[in-house]
Amino acid sequence: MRLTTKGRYAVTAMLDLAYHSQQDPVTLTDIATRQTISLSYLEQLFARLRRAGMVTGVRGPGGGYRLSRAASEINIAEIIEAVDEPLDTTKCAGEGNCQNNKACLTHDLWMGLSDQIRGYLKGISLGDLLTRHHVQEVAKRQEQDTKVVEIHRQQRVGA
Amino acid sequence: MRLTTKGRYAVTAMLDLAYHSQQDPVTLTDIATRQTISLSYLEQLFARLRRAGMVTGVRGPGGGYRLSRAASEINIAEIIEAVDEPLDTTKCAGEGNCQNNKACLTHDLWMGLSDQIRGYLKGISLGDLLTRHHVQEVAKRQEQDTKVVEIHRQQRVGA
DNA sequence: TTCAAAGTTGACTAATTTGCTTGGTTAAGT
DNA sequence: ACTTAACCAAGCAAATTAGTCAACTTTGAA
Repeated sequence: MRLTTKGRYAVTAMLDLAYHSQQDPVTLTDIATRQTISLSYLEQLFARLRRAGMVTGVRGPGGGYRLSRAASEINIAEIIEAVDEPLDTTKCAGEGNCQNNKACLTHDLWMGLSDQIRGYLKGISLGDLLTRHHVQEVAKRQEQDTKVVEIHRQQRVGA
Repeated sequence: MRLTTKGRYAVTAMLDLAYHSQQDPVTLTDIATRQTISLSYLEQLFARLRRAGMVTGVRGPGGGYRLSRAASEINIAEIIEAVDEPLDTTKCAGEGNCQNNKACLTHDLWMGLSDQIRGYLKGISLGDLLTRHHVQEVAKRQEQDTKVVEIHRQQRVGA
């Protein structure tokens, strides 16, 4: 049972976006530095999120990404599935042909588990996460940390 | 979110064992043919299950494996964790050092998910599964299918 | 006592997936 | 024009998975 960084990055980036894009769009470069995710990898993930209709890209200077819907209307399950990480623990993707075209001994067990996981993550929206204390604290800490990074960058340029 | 065949095979094999080892021990060869799992791969999994104290090996002719405890005393979560498939969806294995030694933005979310999964699977025992209609049907079908295989084998030897 | 059935162990491997990198093109604001 | 940022495509190295192969040990039965 493993969630790869793909799904984790996608949710983290979306949460960062929800937190920072109240008015202006947010650039992937900003998200990448705050969340320490590779920029080009983020681009790939956002291509999928855009195709899934969850974010809107704004090109040109001052551009970036915005949520296409309200944060409370985007749940975690759909983010993870949008980047192609299936929330499914069966071998047969729920088809029931796990063993010689018939259901395997434990098919129903994994179906139940998958429903459990999907149900749990469907019940949580980006909006829900935003209201959590822990998320707010971490987000503030990250803003401080990245400000420091920017000062360092400017000092290097100035020197 | 993906459960690998490692964990799935382990649970399937344990369920097969629970179903067939009412008196005599069951050989891995039998389990391998019934569940279409590679024998040598099964051996690796059972080595771990044995070290975890869940099964007992009986050597020599007529040997095989037996459950060390009652089927109702073995839950699915411990089987999966015994074969080294962690039921944990955080990056940091729950340590909270996911980003530069501090908790990442979504740490709590994955902790909650992991608890959810573990709780669900802890609440289901091999004994519970045995009583399910679907499991009984599939197990009977598999016994028929493997009998057919054996007849074919004998016919080939006879010819 | 010897054979063979079964468990036990360890090393090695092919295929797949992941998490990137590189190197672009296109659109929009200044 | 120039810059900024989204958008796109191909390729690649490390890790993981799902095994195979080959040897060895223990034990019951003939």
